Amino acid sequence: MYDAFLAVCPSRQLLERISGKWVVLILSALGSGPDCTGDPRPMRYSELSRLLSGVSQKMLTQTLRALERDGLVSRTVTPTVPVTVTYELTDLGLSLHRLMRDVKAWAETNMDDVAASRVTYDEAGAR
Amino acid sequence: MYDAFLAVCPSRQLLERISGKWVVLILSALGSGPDCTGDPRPMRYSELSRLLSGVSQKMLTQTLRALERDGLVSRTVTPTVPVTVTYELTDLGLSLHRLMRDVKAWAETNMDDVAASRVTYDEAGAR
DNA sequence: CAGTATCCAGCTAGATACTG
DNA sequence: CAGTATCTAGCTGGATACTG
Repeated sequence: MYDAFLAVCPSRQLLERISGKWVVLILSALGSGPDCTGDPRPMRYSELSRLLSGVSQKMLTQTLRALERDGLVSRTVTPTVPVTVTYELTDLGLSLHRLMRDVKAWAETNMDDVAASRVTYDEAGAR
Repeated sequence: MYDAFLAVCPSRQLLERISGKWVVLILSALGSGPDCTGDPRPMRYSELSRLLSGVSQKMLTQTLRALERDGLVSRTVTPTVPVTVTYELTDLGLSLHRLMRDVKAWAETNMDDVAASRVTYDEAGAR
C-alpha cells in the first residue's frame, strides 16, 4: 500500500521524520533509560536534556513535539511548582524504539570497523 | 566503550551519518532489490537512481561515496563502453541493512496510525 | 552510463535572551 | 523547571550544465 521508495508516498515523509539523530537518541533513551538496558519508563525534560549531551533546548523541544504529534510519545504535565513534565513512549513509540535502539547499538558496536575502513579509503585516495 | 549519548563520542558522528532518509533507502534497496523481498544483490547506479524516486544525482553519489568510505558498500567498475558501475553491500553493510529495512517497513506499516495521530493533535491545538 | 562541478535557495540547528 | 521567541551562520540539497 505504502512505498517509501516513491517520493510522493506519505511514508517517505514519515521516514524523513524518524530518520535523524535526535529521534534515534530520544527514542533510545525513553525506551530503556539512560543506560539503555532497563525497561521503558517516563523521563523528565531535564533528564533527557542532560542525557543527550549537545542537544539544544530548541532541538529537544522541537523533536519531542514532533514525536508527540505523531503519537510516538505522550507528554504529561504535573502541576507542581515548578511544573514537572514527563515524556513517555506510547505503544506505537515503543515499537519504533526497538528499532532505534538497535541502530544506536549498531553505531557503537561497529564504530571500530567503520573507522578502520575510513583510514583505508582515505589512504587509497591519497595515492 | 562507545556511547552515542555523548556528543564527543565518535559513535555519535557515525549515528549522524547513518540516520538520514537516503542512507535508509539506499541500504534498503541494495539489501533486497526493488521490491525489498529478495536476496541482497548488486545494483547499478542508474537502477538505484530510478528506484529512489526524487533523489538528485548529487545526493545519490554523495551518499554512496560516504557508504563506500565507511565500508558499507563496495563499488565495482566494469570497463564496458559506456562504463558499468555496480554497488553491493559488504558484510558490514548487510548487518545495517537489516535494521534499515525494518525502519523503512515501520514507516510504511504505521503510516496510518501516525496520520491519525496528527489529525487528533492538530484538532486539539485548533481548539 | 555514471558521474563531476558550480551556484544558490532554504532549511537546520545553535546561540542567546526571556518567561509562567 | 520547562519551556518560547528571535536571530542568523552555515550546511543540505536541488537545479543546471558539462564530461570521459
